[in-house]
Amino acid sequence: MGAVKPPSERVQRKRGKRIQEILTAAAELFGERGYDAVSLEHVAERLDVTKGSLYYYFSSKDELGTAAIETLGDEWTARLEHLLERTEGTPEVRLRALIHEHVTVAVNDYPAALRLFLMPREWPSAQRERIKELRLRHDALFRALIEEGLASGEFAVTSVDTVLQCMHAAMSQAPTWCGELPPAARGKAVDEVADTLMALVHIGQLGR
Amino acid sequence: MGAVKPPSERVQRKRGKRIQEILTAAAELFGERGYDAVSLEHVAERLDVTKGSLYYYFSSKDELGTAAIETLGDEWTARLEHLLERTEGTPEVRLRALIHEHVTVAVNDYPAALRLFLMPREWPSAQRERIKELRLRHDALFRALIEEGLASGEFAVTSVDTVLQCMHAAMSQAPTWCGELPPAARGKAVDEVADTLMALVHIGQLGR
Amino acid sequence: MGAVKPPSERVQRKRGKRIQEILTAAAELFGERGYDAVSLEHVAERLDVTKGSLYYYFSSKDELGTAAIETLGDEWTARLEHLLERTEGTPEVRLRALIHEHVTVAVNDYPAALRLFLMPREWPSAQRERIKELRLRHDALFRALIEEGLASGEFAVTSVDTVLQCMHAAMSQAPTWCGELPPAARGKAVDEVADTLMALVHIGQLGR
Amino acid sequence: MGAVKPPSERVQRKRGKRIQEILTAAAELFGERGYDAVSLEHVAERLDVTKGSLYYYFSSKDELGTAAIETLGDEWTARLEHLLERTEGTPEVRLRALIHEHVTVAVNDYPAALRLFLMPREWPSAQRERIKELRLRHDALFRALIEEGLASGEFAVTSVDTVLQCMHAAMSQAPTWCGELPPAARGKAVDEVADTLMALVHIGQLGR
DNA sequence: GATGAATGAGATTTCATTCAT
DNA sequence: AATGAATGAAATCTCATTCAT
Repeated sequence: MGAVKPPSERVQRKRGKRIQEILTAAAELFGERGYDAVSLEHVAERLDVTKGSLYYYFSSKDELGTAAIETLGDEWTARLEHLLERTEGTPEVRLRALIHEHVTVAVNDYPAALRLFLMPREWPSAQRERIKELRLRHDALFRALIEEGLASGEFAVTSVDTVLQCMHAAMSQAPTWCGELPPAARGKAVDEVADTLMALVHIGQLGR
Repeated sequence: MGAVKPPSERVQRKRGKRIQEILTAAAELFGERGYDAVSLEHVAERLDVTKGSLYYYFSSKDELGTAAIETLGDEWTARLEHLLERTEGTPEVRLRALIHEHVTVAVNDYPAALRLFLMPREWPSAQRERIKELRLRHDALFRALIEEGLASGEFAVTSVDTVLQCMHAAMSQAPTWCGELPPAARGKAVDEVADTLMALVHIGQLGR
Repeated sequence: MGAVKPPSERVQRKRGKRIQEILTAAAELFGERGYDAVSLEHVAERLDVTKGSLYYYFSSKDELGTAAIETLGDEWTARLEHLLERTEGTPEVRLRALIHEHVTVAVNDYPAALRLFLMPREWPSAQRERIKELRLRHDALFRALIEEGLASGEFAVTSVDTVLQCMHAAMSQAPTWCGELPPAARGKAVDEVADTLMALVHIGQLGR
Repeated sequence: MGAVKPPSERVQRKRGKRIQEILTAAAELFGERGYDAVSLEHVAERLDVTKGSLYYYFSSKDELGTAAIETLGDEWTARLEHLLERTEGTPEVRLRALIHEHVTVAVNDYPAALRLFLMPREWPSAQRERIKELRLRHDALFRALIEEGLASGEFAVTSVDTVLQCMHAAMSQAPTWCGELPPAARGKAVDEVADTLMALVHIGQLGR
């Protein structure tokens, strides 16, 4: 009788891979043009499949959108966490590395996708919550470093929350303007952003 | 038949007022949800008018969008210019006032509309150019002050362009998070933003 | 400013008329082929308009479906009520007239629409309730007459509810088979149905 | 290569059993919601199988539909025929038993499937013919008994055809309302239906 | 035998736009 | 100036059907 056997591991893996492909394409497009401006036709076209296929994996555009954001956020945070694991040094050194990595990833690998996090209102309310969570997890990395630096007297700020918000806003916006520079100039631009933003944790301090 | 009478002044004024009402409503909505997510139906509804009426004043959604941005940008810049006219003091003082005013306006008066400027890619290409111009004019105010401060040795930065971009990004994003605070707490939040962002023009300097 | 003036009476009437046209066409089609088998394209085609226009009056297929049923039920019941007003006589006479009218209307005027009432499960749950209400109102007419006859000793039944159900089922199904007869034969068929169904209220009685 | 082995008997039986399972599930669903409202996905889900598997047994939805009806009709008629074989007595007694059995089966065993026969227009035309045939065979049982009763003077009707139609309609509709009663009350309800419908063959007769 | 994946046709729905009044 | 009505193109979504494995 129709006892469903659970799909084999190989099949599972393949399905997961396909889903990742879709999510990547979707996240790119959503990041490039915004959720509403991207039609499923666009997504399907980029993947060279038909619209219908997308519905085999996601039951609505909303769901695809949420999943795309989620994957993106997860991957992003994972990369930042990984960077911190292999970076030694003072909070100063590590925070700068974190900012630098964040902007690098944004500019080079997801040239436009970060904006997904910037416009929470654009999303149906179900997604908004999820986005906020991702944002929190992401912020936590920066927050921990900043607090470490504050504890050691290395940093000085007016308000940790405000610094986080400003940093996040600037980093997220970076690809918009760095993307317009010739590739050769981007490395320098990213460095400047990192240097500039580091000033936010040295408010009113003596020069270092 | 008789020559067409040019519309009386009174009629002209009335028309202008109506147009302003429409533009305000449109700018708010576009800012809240993004250009694509807003239908003319939404705009008409907020104005308690029918869709068709909008076409009496604007010949397309694009045009309405452009006009909304333009008006918003003009008014905004005018307010900032006006502030500078009545503010005396060092570049430090005046820049801080400028930032403070910018964020205040954003948070209090156009709680949602500022984001219009953040996402140039979301707009049809015709609008994109116009937005860039507005942005330039807006940036010019800040740039002049910063350069003044640099000339006098009061400020120090890694790169003026980078500072401008970071400042702009943070200020534009501010309403998103300040808007979630209880109104009583907003004043303090805006102050903190201003203080925090001022650090961007004191990079690596001795404490002030 | 955009104070909406309520639409003029003439406009209101026109709108109402248009809506009736749509509902009639829709009810016919739904009755002919079933709710699911009818696409809005079909409805639009029969009315010689585009799909989009239907959405000007009804915000979804569901809503159109519900409204179609409702109108149909209202009109139907009104005709039966009107018949009773102008018919004098014993419950026997009046009940027979009621049955006859019901079947006549079904066969001649709404050749297929009655089935809408027969398949409540085919409808989304929101509609099911509405259909039940209509059914109750409709049944009330028959029930009152039957109870009158029972009180006077003219009728005898095993169970009023059961009689109502059987009557309703048979009357609703009638168009399905009478519709296949040549038009000339239909009058006789309807008469036979009425005579046959009258037996249901004379259960176990002496001959009359 | 070797000649294709005809499938062993055991395999054949298994296949037959599987087909029966599918047909039962399909008939239930079609009866519950109507042919069009049921997707193969629904059918597959109820069987805990994938859509594709259904195509191993049936080459199209149409074919599945036809087969479902046919099986149902066959089984149904067989049960009625079997009942008649073991029931002795006057046409009165036997007809009542037949009605009672029909409604019992409908209410208890195929709570929803009977409506399949009520709405021939809903079906693709290929099926419609087949349905009519089944209906004829089914009617034949009732018709024979009625004519026997008429011949013996036990029954009196206005028109055999009309009586058959009314009976059939009422019996088919019965599960719709009896299904809503608490199970304990159903037995009585079925009895009442049988008693009530028997009146149809005693039109204008002296009480019995 | 059965499954997961994919397709393509068609259904529902949205929306910028036009137009007669 | 403004409205109600209508349109048509495009977007979201559904589903019977096919097929490689």
